[in-house]
Amino acid sequence: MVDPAAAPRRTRRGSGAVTLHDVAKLAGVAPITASRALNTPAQVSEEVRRKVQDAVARTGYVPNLLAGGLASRRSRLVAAVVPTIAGPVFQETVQSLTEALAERGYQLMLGQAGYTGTREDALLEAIIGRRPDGIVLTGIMHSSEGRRRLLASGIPVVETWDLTPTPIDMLVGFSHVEVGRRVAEFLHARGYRRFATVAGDDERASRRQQAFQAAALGLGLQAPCAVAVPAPTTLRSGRTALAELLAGPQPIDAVFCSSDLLALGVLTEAHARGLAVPGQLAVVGFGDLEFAADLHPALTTVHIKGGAIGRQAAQFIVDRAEGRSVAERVVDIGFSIVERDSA
Amino acid sequence: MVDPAAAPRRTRRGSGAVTLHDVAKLAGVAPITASRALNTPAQVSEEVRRKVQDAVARTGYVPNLLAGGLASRRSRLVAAVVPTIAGPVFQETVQSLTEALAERGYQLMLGQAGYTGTREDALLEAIIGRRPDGIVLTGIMHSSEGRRRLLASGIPVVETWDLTPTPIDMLVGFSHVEVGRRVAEFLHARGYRRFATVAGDDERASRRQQAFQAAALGLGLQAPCAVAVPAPTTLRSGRTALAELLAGPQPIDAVFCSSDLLALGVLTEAHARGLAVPGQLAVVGFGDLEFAADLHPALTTVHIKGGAIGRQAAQFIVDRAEGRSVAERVVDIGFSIVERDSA
DNA sequence: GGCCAATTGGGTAGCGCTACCATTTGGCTG
DNA sequence: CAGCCAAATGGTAGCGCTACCCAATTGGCC
Repeated sequence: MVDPAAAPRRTRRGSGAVTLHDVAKLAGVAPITASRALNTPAQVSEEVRRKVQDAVARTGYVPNLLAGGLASRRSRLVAAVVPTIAGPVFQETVQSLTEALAERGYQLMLGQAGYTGTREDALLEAIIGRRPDGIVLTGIMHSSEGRRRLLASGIPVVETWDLTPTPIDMLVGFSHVEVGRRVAEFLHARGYRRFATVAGDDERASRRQQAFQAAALGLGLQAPCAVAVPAPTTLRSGRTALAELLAGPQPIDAVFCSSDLLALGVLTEAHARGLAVPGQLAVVGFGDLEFAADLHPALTTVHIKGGAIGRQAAQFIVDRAEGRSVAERVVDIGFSIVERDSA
Repeated sequence: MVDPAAAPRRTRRGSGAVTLHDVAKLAGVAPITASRALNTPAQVSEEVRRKVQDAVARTGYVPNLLAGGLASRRSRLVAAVVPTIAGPVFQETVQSLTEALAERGYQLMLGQAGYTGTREDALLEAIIGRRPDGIVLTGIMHSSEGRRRLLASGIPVVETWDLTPTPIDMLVGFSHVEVGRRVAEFLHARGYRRFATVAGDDERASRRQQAFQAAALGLGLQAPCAVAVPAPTTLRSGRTALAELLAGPQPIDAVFCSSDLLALGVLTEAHARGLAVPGQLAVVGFGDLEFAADLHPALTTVHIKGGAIGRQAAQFIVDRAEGRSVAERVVDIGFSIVERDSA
């Protein structure tokens, strides 16, 4: 078929970068052997290993993971989807996820979905197109179109920071309903009776807020005043929300905020107005951000083990990627109410 | 060479995923034509375009960007290196970078270097191995080994949040020395005379602090007391730092903090001690985080256009990736002092 | 000595896509 | 109507790597 005498067709120029072939040639072994020396060193002799490593050092070879991923169907890439990278809530999770994955040789790719979910489709396309070894979602995937695509892609998926009876694949989170209920009980036990809430208008915060409200009613209290603020929440919206509550008809003695940042805003506004916390107003946050313990007064809040969520998610994905099957696909990581000075 | 009668060698099984070939077959065109219909639609006829898009929709085809990247040497992936994703300082930059890139069809991959730089090497390897179309560094690359590797990789690099006469490639940032000097002048102009600093022990913060110190001396003031706190900075370290300053021998009337979070800590401690701000103590932060304007008192701080940095970095990289040469490789984005109530 | 298994290294053929060139088609010029 | 050009489509050959199979060598055992 091929005429050896034909003028050699001008070949596609390589990038000029060092390839495994160059390394192999320099080391005096076959390319595949060089590959083994780097990826499964146990399979080659001591001498080959040394020669190859030497050649790598001398050439400055950096393996092309695109090519490797294409050939092996293992990209060693994990995608995480967060509503926004600016929110401090998921930071600990993302950080521990990054670290846990890096330790095992995986890299994290971060995508922002936005709270609205409009870009979600394009984002999924971009993510699936890179054939990551796993996808971590903060929150659960609600759009059925999105669920379908993820399922169809065959990529392991971990949903986090929530609990649902119908996860796409794997899940590590906690119950927001339970959080709302427990905070209401906590405040009630402390003797507060006139509840209010300040909640960002994202789905999970609303669920906490509603459960809080339901529990308050169940405890025989009047319905808490509820102020909704746009997500992502800010210190400013906390301040204005408290102003709004104080201007309202119902007197209040306790506020449950859907984030620590909102709680800081409420604290700030209270301070600016000379309102004593917790004397005249109790404040409970959510998230237990790093600064919460050091505020004045120290913030009582709901602690979520964000780091544990990230580590568990990494474990799930790596297990799957390396062919171990995951027996228990749903982990409820729980939460705790940290009692400090503000309530 | 090849014996056509030989039993067909068992072929490597495909992933089962839909490929461009499947789409092409369904559309009744050659694979390469299908590729063009998707990537350079202007090159094919209306009819082919429609048939291919139809086939894509029916099969749920998602292009394999690994394969595409390998073949075209364009990964449409950009890597960003941050000290830690937990720090709020670079968030705006990373966010706008993500968005600006996403708009143009690029995806961001995030890597954490840590403030210490120990993992830097492994991180660079992981990044370069994926052949991104660009690398954005927050801060400048100091290790000469790192500089060498980046240079050798031939990948466009943007250093940010700093200024240096010797950038690796492109740069968008501002002068930390100038910041320190201008803040000192600002406080002096406001009538403060007894300066102190609280600075995280990272390189850029130290540079600001030293310039501040030098300027104070230049203005005929005594050397400011300097408290160093570990990076990343926290509210807590701000509180303890102020406690330390107040316990020291020198009376102080103004504190320049290396981050808004530290400033919030100083504010909190001052509040806890009943110290009036700015009456008894002026406080200046750095970063102008979102909450700064809404603190009580509103925080006077240094504003950096983090979003602009991210967008410019994206522009740099996309220009390079698409073959446009970048004329002006260094952009000084500047900064401004936002005068509010705390100083 | 002969047989078998274990160890080590190599060859071949893709992974799914696009660059590069070749070919076909249709319209236009002179 | 030959000749030419541009537009549209196709074919081929990789991009750099690894899965899969096989060959060669070695060593142990009967």
